Amino acid sequence: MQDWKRFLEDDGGSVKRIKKQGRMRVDALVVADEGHIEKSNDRSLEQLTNTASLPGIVGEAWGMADLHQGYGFPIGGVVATNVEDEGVISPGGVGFDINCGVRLCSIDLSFDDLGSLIRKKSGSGSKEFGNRLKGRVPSGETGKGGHRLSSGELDEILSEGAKAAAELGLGHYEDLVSMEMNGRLDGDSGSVSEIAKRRGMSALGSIGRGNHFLEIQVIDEVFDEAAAKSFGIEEGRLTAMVHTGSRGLGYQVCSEHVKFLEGKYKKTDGTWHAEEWEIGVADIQLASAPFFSKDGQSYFEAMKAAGNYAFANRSAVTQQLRNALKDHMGSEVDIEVVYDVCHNIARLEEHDVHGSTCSCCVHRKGATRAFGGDSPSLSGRFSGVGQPVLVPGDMGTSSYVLAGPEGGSNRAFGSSCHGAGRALSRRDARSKIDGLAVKKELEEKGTYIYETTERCLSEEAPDAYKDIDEVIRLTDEAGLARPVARLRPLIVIKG
DNA sequence: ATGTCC
Repeated sequence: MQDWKRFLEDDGGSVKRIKKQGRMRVDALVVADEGHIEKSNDRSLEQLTNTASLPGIVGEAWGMADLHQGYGFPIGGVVATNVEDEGVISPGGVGFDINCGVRLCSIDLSFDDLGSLIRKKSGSGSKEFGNRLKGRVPSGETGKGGHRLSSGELDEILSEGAKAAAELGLGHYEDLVSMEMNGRLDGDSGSVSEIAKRRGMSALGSIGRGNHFLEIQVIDEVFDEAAAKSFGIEEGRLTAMVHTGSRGLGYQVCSEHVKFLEGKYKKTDGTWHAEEWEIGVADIQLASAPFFSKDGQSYFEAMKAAGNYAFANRSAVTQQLRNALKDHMGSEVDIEVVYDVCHNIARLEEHDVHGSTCSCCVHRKGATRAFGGDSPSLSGRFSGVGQPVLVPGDMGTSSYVLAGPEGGSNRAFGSSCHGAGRALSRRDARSKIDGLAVKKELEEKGTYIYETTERCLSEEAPDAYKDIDEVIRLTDEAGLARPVARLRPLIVIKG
């Protein structure tokens, strides 16, 4: 089904438009160049046009420059619904890893200090920093090995997010102002099932697997000095980037609500229909509930609580990094949070849609918020600059810090891309790429990988991903966010 | 992405 190809037109810059047709209620817009769209060989664009038919959708269905196929909704998609006029919320529009996101920390060390991190220290019991760090931060498929929480502590984390982590000594209070929403979504632990809670009991402070990582990086190049200054970063400084989410707890929350909502839909005349709400969806994986319905609110509450767990998780990983670095260097090294963003989340936000204000449920699935500097949701320190947008790349290339618009909003409900996007499926990558050879090549270039399983070396190899520089160029050209700095990986902890 | 299937 490539019907959309007949309705494709240029929208200026790096934006392509798919005019609404069939059951689509709005157009779809995609950040991509000509070749990019022609080469699209997965279902992502068909999925994007499917989302354009969701009840209550407003503006346009957006595909970011790193768009690829996901569960029902494409990854790299932004879908906003008018919650006061039939707008729905959908777990598939958020994704299985609720509040998967990225935190960037600035380390009070420069590239010249790298030697003391790479070198093995002499003497018994000493080890290189990467091994020391890996020993403190569980990665891979285990849901254990993290901070063991009592059920009272877990409830606090689900309700209070990063602040609760700070109360447990797993974060600093002063970090909270440098996080989206100060590290807390208005959540409630009572909305999360016991099974989901059980999966969160000993996973706090773990990174997981797949594209998740903990990296020590160097700021390789600064493109926007004023923004970099406002974010507290400068060329040659070391940084740490944490890319992880809500682990098994969020996965459990998503699957429970997906399963429940999918059960409300029946297929009649080739379309999925929920009699209870008199609404239909183009694909069962888009199963949704009206935002203010009991079931819509039940998911939204649980999603926010799981999101709080993810904020606390990134805090706990940061704390272990602080501990490991102190152990290694023999004294405290200052590590400050630059910013912490969600890229799998649904948020209730006011947006201007074709000239009038609208209360929207904005689904960002593999998309990062990129608000303008004058947004009331941001602290004044980003005034005239725009919020930090953190875009992780693959383990061999680079990651980027972008900034949202200096003022006002961008066209995509204040959103930007979230990564490089896969070029090869995991299976193709395993069959085509020699993981150990990749590790050796990267080491020669000064990037040291500390992997849990050999398999991730091929699945996560640079060649398994699209070119991040190109994704950033397209995002910039579309006017969604502008480059501030490029970060090069030095020490990589992976699952 | 995920105790790669409750």
